[in-house]
Amino acid sequence: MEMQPELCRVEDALGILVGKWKPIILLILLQNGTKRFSDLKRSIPGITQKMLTNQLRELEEEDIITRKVYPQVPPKVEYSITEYGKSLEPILVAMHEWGTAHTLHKMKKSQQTLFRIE
Amino acid sequence: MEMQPELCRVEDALGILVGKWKPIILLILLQNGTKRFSDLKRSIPGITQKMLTNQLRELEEEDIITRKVYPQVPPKVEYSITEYGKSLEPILVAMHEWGTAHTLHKMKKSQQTLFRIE
DNA sequence: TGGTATAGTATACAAAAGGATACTAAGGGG
DNA sequence: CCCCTTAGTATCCTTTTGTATACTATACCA
Repeated sequence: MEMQPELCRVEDALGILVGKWKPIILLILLQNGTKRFSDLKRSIPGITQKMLTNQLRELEEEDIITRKVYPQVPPKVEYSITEYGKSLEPILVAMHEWGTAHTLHKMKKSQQTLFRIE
Repeated sequence: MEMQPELCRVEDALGILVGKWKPIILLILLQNGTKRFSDLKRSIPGITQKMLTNQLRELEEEDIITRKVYPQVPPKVEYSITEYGKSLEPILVAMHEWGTAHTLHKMKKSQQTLFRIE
């Protein structure tokens, strides 16, 4: 496994995953396969239309998701994860696992702080 | 493995890894264990002192690295990866592996583009 | 006729991240 | 006496990211 800095391809994945709402969008699409724009919006409290559109467009640019428009009124647009997008799952899982352990680490730290203050 | 959006801890790892120079700093320290400030600077072409200091401080904040000052003139400061920091390696490896495959994906895309243009 | 729903766009703004450059202390070498 | 080195700060600026708010078209429903 070549991970010398010169050959480092870590940024490729990072570049795709970075964005305030991208991980959660990907998790939802990984679990459901396909979701409408409005479903995503309802599933992600706090996101604005603009940001949802923006993050979806960026993921589409990278071939991580696809966008299917149904010519109806009112409009219907479905977003789906691609096979290629599914290949990101191991990374998201690794991050999730790490994050779960990290929660414990942070708890220990703040307890230490509490002890010191008392 | 719980990865429902509500329980998502992906952001924890992402928050630590995000930063233009953090992955490369971590890769260097994962390979060497310990490096001086100036060694890091020399190993990372294009980084400014300000950004190196900044990224190191943020990693230190998160207990991913430690900073050891030797009271000498000229100064000597060593940065080392912590045990906790080493736990990020699987994520970096997963990203690196994905990135390596991603390179092929991008090559295919641009070839398609070339064919279409011709 | 007015309200609802969908999937956006347009505009303006605020905040965060990153970059360029100059400056510092304090000992050693010429 | 001046310059070199190290590990930074300080200041200012630009770019990127994210937020808030208002606006659009068009069919359906009451």
